Amino acid sequence: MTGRADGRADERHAVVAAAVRLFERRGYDATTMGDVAEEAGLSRRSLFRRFGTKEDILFAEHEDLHETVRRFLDAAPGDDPVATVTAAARMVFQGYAAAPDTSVRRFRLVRAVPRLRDREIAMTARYQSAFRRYLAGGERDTERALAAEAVAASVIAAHNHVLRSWLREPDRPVPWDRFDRAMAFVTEGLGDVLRGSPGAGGVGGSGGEVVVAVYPPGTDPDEVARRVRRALDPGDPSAAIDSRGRI
Amino acid sequence: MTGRADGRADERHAVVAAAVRLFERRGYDATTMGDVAEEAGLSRRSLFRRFGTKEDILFAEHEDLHETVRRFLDAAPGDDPVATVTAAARMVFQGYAAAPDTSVRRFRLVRAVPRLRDREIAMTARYQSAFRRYLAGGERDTERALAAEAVAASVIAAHNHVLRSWLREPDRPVPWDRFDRAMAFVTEGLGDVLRGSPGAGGVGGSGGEVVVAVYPPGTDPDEVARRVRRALDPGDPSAAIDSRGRI
DNA sequence: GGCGTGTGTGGCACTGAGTGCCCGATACTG
DNA sequence: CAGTATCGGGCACTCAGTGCCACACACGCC
Repeated sequence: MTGRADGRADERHAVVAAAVRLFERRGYDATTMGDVAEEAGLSRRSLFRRFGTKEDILFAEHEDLHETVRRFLDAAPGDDPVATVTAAARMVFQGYAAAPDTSVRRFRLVRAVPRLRDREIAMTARYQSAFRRYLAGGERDTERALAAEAVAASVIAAHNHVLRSWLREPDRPVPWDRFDRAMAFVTEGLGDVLRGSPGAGGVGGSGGEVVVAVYPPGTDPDEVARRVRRALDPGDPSAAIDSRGRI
Repeated sequence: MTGRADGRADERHAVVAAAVRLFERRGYDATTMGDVAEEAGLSRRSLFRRFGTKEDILFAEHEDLHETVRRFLDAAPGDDPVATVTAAARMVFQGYAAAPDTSVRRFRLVRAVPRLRDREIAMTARYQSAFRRYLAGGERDTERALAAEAVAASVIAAHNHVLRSWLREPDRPVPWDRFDRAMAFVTEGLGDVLRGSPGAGGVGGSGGEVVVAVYPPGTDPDEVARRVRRALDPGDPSAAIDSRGRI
């Protein structure tokens, strides 16, 4: 991807810029691939060859970013998965922040054209999927897998939340502080499930990391305390703990 | 939508069934709208008129479900937003569970064709958006808005997690128990921000639905039990409960 | 130099999704 | 009965996307 990044990347970028210019002027649907080809100074056929589809022109650079993030996760150690994923999300955010002009223009186009909106959503879903895969670490139907799913979704949601609010007013400085707070906010709950040794749904004093107790509203406080105490006793199997750590 | 649901709905369903049959047999891309029209016994033009696009045929019933859920949320009271949203997610799940055959077939098609996959993702994003809007209750840049975003994403993620695992082995009974546990699991952390009066983390015996206690690994069981007991006492403010219900 | 070979590009023709327009059939209303 | 609204079918058109072929320009090799 970055192999022969001589003039290729610039050339690619110039085509994208030409396309965006037309999309903004005439509207996305009203702009044909012939128009774009002419504006960019190459043949219609080559345009298709280089970018695949009309949508892909708009998301070409986004695709590169996705590739970078994917490789980052592949190379990342597994010692602190949540931190790694928030770092990855930070990379994505940085990808937008580094080119505010491009980001804002694409944002406006995407908001206006439903088809592009769906495409954007599919794009972020790809990130989410990469995050999920990394966090789950191969597990499929365990509690950890579910937590991975939820944390990945929350991280993406938080990312998009901050991103959108910035893109609405791009003249403001990039809100890194809000980004970091949002990340901390959404990972502090379920994130704990993912920190530490994988698997081992061990609840109690014997190595598990957290204790989660869920009760119906009316439960007597003393009863709750008693059952929690019982559940925490490693040697007592009489405590009814299900696979998800419920008492 | 359900206004003139006489033979219209059945007729619609028959067309969808015909299309799915062809998609499975010849593949999605290899099946033309002309083929579908012929198989369904109507003209190509009418097919487009009734369903809009080729993809829409496959997601027509899904669209109806989305409409139902949207109306449900519009009519829902705001007293327990998290419960309402999990109930809405349950409706969606029920939508799949009620027609296992359709669900499984669509699942297989969607998995095989990237374009359909993106469409499916966009569809679930619509649910997520509806959930988010409902949970945020008009707020935009507050903590509640962010929590709404994350909870909506997590609920959708959990829904999809359980759904996919069921669709992979559709012969098993519908795993409602796992669905409910997954919902409880993903809403117990951030959900508290959304429960009760905005901002005030109403945890304890005074109306909260569940109690969530999170502790570092090494904590002494007796200490845990004592603090849980204290935290559950409505009249005792000495229990250190933070805004998220952590003790 | 000439000569394969691989790669990128343009031109051309074709398929198929999606749309605008018109016409005929069927209902519904006074 | 005439007037009209609605719906389906047929037709022609645009445009995204693809397969195919020919051409140009790079190389490495004899």
